[in-house]
Amino acid sequence: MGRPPCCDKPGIKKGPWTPEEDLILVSYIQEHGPGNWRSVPINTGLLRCSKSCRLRWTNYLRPGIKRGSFTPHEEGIIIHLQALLGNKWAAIASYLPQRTDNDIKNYWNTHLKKKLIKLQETIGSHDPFAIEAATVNPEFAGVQLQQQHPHSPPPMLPAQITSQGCSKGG
DNA sequence: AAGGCATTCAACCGCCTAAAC
DNA sequence: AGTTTAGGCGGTTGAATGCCT
Repeated sequence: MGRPPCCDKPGIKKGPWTPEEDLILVSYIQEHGPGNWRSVPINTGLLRCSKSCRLRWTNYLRPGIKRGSFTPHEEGIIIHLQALLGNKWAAIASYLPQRTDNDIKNYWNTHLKKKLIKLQETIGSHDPFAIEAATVNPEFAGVQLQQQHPHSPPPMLPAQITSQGCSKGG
């Protein structure tokens, strides 16, 4: 036998969370801390799967989450990291602590994808670093049209990015 | 003002990996 | 060492909302 069963009770509730459920979840986590998600629905009486609790906390209730539109700088970081790491949203989110992986993923799929396609057409390049530069600096697109760099700069490590511009100290 | 279409975002699903037994 | 499960992640979906005709 391995670990005890999880989340197998019938009547698991799905769909949007109510403010009451949020309150229960937040209160419980404030008291016990995040982790051991299996115990959350058991101890709180929430009719939610442990996964659902974790997701709700991680993506919405967790303190310090910044909501609202992304800044051009954040966009640039996301584009850069996406070029480096691919669709590793959790890894990308780790460089933007105020944003969740789900948020970044949604933003990428709804905004940046389209933006990139347009930029690729505008600057005539599929180079992700040129596109990133054009995103942060719209004027760069015009420069690209004139210069058409023979090769793009070497990829910047995420640590470099954070040290350069992500030091929004709270 | 109403209906239809497009967009956004919260949440679910399924898969993978690490951990517990 | 093998089996089983929890936790984590990325992809996808569907309801809500806004915009256009």
